Amino acid sequence: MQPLPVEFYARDTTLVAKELLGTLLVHRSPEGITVGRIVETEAYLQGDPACHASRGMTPRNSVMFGPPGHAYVYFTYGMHYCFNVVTASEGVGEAVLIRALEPIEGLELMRKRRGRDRLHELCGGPARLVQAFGITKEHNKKDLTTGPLFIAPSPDPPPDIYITTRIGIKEGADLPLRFYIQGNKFISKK
DNA sequence: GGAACGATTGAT
DNA sequence: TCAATCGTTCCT
Repeated sequence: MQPLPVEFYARDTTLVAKELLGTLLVHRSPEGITVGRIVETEAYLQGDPACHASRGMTPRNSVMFGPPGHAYVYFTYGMHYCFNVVTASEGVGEAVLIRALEPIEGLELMRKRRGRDRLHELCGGPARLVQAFGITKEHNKKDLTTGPLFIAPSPDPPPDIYITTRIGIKEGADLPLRFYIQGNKFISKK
């Protein structure tokens, strides 16, 4: 499996969020490999009030303004981490949040890391998939086109995409920037 | 220096 | 429906 090249990420963020559906998130960690099919994403755009980068660069969000194809991992609610991929051109603070995966490989490792058995509880939610894949704050700013954590092209035909509003935000809650594979059983909310 | 809050999750 | 839990951001 080959990582998607930087050219994939260096495009319109909304387009990247849609085209990430069906691709494979891969982590070759010391504990073992995990693979999941990306089934749900959200786009966060410059000028979008819900975007961490909308009020300028800070120590936390600086990676969003850097080159595309890098990881933005942030800590939230005092206990969880979320994983994003940086998109668009360098200097533009945009990213795509990975919200849910369909578990493909390494299910027992995911179960061990999560402390749960049920399939839909392994990677259904942004903080859940981070835990299942062993992603930590150490992965923040890492290059997703060269390292052990990467995204591989979709092995499937382009899916039907459902477009709706994002979850867990206040400002910008009406914008149609959440995308998931229509009919997929592994999205984060019913 | 201090306070309010959050791109969530899991239990009640 | 609500508590857990703490780094980041913004205000004083």
